[in-house]
Amino acid sequence: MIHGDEKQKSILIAPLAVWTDFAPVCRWAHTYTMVWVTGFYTLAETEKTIESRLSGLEIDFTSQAAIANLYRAANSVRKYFSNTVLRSNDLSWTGFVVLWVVWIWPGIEVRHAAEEAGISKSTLSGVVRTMEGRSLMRREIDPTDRRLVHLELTDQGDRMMLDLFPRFNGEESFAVSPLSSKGVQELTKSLKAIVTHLEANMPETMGE
Amino acid sequence: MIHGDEKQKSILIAPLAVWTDFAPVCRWAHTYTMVWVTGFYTLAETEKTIESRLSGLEIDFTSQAAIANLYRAANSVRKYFSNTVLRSNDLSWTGFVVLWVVWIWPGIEVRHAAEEAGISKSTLSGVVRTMEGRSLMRREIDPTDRRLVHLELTDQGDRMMLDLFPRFNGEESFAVSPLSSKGVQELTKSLKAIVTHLEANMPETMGE
DNA sequence: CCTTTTTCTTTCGGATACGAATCATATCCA
DNA sequence: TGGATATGATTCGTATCCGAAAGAAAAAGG
Repeated sequence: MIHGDEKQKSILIAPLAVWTDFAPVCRWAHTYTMVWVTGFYTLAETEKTIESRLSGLEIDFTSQAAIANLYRAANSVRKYFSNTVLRSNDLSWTGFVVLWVVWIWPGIEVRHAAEEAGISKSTLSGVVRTMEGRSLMRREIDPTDRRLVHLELTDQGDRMMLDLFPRFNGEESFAVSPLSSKGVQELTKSLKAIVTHLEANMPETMGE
Repeated sequence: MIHGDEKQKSILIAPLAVWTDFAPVCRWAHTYTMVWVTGFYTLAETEKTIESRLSGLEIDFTSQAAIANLYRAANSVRKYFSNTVLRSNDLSWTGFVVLWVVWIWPGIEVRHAAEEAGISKSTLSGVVRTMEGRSLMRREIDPTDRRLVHLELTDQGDRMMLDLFPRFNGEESFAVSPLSSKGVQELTKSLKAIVTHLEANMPETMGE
């Protein structure tokens, strides 16, 4: 075996969770560099290699760790929900979100549903097609303005959400359970601040 | 026009950011319900409709808001970065993350790179194919164990990262700029707690 | 040795995902 | 009225994305 510490689960992930714990990085990099890239680098030389990439660049490690963990956390949440409550109903995260939006706002128009679900209209179009195929959702053309399309759940979709949603919410509680009640509220507040900030500065494209 | 407040941007999104600000929900739901679903519901009746879906279910709104905003924030971040720094190099978020991982750990093996990037091995396989096509990355079969594949950046990929990464990091600083330094660290800590918690309880599948 | 098992990567099928182009409808205004 | 303009939804092309199956190579155990 090439890597002696194979069994140790990686601590890092994505751009830069790594920098919050420097030692493992060096160990990995050392391993790879030594056995593969050149075959004979020492640890000191390896560190020099990393530094030649980042050290001269004045990196903001704090912000980097925050963004990396934000993305990683969202990923974990999606995976966790996909592998628990959603799997039992063969739903993707996005599929569930779309169902949820339509459940809460029966008759919602396509572009609003896309906005609420946080996906593009073209993506929604595909998801709705899938949901229609499973008899969970229905399209209805507006009789007054025939450009508009309203979305509704079928009775089957409605029944499913009634069963699924409480379980979904239970997992939401579970997901944030390592945090205090105060901590959860603080987290929400910080996340909203980031969303507001970025959406206000989003370049053209998604104006509505 | 059906919706008088068409111009007002929706505040909500995804499962439940909505419940942190109840009024707009009612306005929307009222609008939809009134003009479409039945045609003549009053506001009071509309509220009853919503309650018939959720009120009896004992929902944990606090956790719900946190998870909804977490996912939404990650979405905003990905979109923002895709539309700014990454667009200039025609890279997707995932593509960038993969390049970054390989940049930091030259010669990293496929399964480790997937783990670090937070994507499945099959996804990585496709991304690497794309990157190879653009001459940014290279596959190398391990001469000792021919099952293993090592990844490396080409000179061109290396040059690109050297230019791109500082700009990427600059946007990371910008993204969290509405938060205090202390706030950013608290956020990171909370996110890591969620990740650790969920990964420890992730059902089978991704044990690796 | 040589079958069985394990390990690692890729391929495959189907669903997301987005921007650009397209199609359908509605509004504007001369 | 009727062409130009605007607005909505869908389709199209391409790139992710994943789990399951397939493929390739190494290790294990007689």
